[in-house]
Amino acid sequence: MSPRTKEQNAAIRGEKEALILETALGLFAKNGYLSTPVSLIAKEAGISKGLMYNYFKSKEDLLQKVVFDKADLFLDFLVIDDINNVTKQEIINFIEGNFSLLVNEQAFFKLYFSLLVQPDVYSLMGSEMMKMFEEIIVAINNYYEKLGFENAYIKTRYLLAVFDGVGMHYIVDPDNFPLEDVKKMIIEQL
Amino acid sequence: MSPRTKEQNAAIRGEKEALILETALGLFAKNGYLSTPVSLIAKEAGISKGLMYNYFKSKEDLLQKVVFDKADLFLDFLVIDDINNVTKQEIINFIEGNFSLLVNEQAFFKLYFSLLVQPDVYSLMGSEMMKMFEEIIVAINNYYEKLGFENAYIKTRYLLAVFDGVGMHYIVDPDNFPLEDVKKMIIEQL
Amino acid sequence: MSPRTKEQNAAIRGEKEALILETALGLFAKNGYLSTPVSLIAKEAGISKGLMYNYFKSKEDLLQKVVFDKADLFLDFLVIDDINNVTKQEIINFIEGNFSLLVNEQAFFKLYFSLLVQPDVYSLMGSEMMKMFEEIIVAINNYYEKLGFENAYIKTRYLLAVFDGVGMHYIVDPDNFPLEDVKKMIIEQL
Amino acid sequence: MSPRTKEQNAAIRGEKEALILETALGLFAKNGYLSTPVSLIAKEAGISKGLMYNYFKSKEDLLQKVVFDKADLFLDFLVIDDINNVTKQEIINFIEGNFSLLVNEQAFFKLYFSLLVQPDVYSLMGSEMMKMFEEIIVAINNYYEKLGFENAYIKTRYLLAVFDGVGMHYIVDPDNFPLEDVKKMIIEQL
DNA sequence: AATGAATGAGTCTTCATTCAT
DNA sequence: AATGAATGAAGACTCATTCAT
Repeated sequence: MSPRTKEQNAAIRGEKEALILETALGLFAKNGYLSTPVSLIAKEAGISKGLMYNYFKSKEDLLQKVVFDKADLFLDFLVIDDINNVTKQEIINFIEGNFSLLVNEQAFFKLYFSLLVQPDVYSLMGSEMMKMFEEIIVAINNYYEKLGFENAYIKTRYLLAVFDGVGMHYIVDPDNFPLEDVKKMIIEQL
Repeated sequence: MSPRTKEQNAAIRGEKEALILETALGLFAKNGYLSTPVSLIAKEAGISKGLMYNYFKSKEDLLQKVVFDKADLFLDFLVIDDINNVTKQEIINFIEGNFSLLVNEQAFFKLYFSLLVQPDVYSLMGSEMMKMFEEIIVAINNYYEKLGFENAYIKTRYLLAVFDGVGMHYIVDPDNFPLEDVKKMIIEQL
Repeated sequence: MSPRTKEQNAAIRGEKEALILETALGLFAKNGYLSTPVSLIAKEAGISKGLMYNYFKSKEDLLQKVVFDKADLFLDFLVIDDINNVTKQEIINFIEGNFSLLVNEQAFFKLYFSLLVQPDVYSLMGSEMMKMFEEIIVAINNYYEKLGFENAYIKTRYLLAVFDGVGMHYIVDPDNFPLEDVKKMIIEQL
Repeated sequence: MSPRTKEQNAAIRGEKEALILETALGLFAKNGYLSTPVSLIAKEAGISKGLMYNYFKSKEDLLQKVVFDKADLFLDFLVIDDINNVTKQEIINFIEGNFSLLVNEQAFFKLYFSLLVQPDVYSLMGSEMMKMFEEIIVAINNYYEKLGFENAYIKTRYLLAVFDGVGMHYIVDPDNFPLEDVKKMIIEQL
């Protein structure tokens, strides 16, 4: 008879939101953002279309939340003690962390790569994504500079490109791509 | 006015077809395949929608033709004299050829990458694309094996992944990405 | 906490109801009835959507209550001592009263006019509104007849039309419309 | 076999456009703009929803075209030989013209009045409508000034308000409103 | 009395494709 | 070979209303 408490509602909201995010990630990764109708997400999540709009302002909003929800995991592995003294181990941790993420969060990476080069959709992510990379670039660049490389910036851009290339190939062909071996190669080259 | 001869018609057909292909490539690259209406292609190409369907069975068909039309350029740089004795120079030629292609055919590569990880659209390309890679993989693998590397296959997959990663980063940020320097690095590592 | 008494509940009911009515009037006037979601009314009134439906059967019901709630003010200025002997002063009082209402209750009049000619919404008001006018028509008509005008009915309909025309123009352009001067002109013509 | 000529297409477009405009005017007037779904217009016009968007950019666009299409008739009666010497006959012509329009184009006027006070929809018409009135105001104002009235502007605003009031009442109750008699009264008062 | 999560019907709009000419 | 009018299915989004709590 009495209305639900704020806590009860918050709990419901939290669960439903997570459910929708998870469902959307799966479908966006599988079918692509543009090819995934909101109606399908709702159906798969077992809710009505209307409800989705109770939780997310729009399909675009949902995409952004889906991406940034997971993107944090990404940066969590970038633990740098002193940005002016980046150690090899810190870089290795970052690399290994992200490789494990690549395996465990294939859906996210599939979505990520599909966004990266899809001009119509990428713009939806605004500049937020670019900011994420800034941090990473600075850290790696500092590392190479500390090692005395003159072409630190080049090596940095190269390393990040390699990451994405490897990630992409793994995602496209996870069964055959020799991810572990490639990881070792990358680390050795540090 | 006498009716056009068969030859004239064929010539027109060729020109129009090429025009449509070129226009479609530009728009697909710029806006994405799904976000490019057929009507826009027709308009931009200065023809009617109806005519487009005279040349291409469907929008999907157009996409395939667009891709395979350009894809040949790709392979043209893979000139291998003896597949059992791939030389370093041949690999270098291939690499350099493709890097120059990357610069000169940005639209194609943008489209290519957007297709690569876009499951909904990539499937349209069927397995045709995979075949293209087979040849390349074999050639590079043979090269590494000849050099005595035990992990030839790993190095091959790695090299191809690096290609795509570098290409993708260049396409996303052509003004800042140090393409030339990175190319040198790759070649040195051969 | 002891439960609220009936009286307390009734008082709350009255306050809440009035709050909702006032809020709805403001929003209906500002945005139009059809363009005002129930959710917005609830939000602006600081209550839940559900509660609104405790006080009003439906959005339509709310609209009717909003209108008739204010409409009484209208008639309050029609003080006629003897319906068979309507005096000029009584008519003047009515006119002046309504002109002051026009200024002080712009929201209501805006809503009123928007309803008057909006067939889809006006029908919601049923015939109730027409009844209001009957009284007024009779009074003014009697006044003109008493003055000996043969065309009393015509003058009556004309006067009412003028009222609405002036009201509408004032509502649409309250800053520039010379309401006071126009009022004097109308009264002089009596 | 050969495509339709430009003329043929233009003819088709012209007819269909007129058909849609006429249908839309009728429905907007009868049900209101917001309460008239595009689907209904299409159905009533005997075309597909999609086709409507071939002729009009949006529902809003359609509304504007509907209004301005007819609005010209309005101004056509405002024939002023010398704007600095507006004659009584010219004003009478304008009034009589518009009264006859009121009778013959009831749908348009119903729509016009419903727009005038409907804030959500009126804004769609932009400032275009206001411009129409400027001309009229200037003409009538000049007329009254020429006659030596000090309060020419007030009389002008009053006259226009009376117009709209009368028009509105006629539209709401065309069977009983004594339009002809009222017209005479207005003209006498000039 | 009170909440807000949930629904589903309805709305505008887009677009690949067809077809009469 | 060529046009563009026409279709219809599908998609994003809104909102009055209900209902469990």
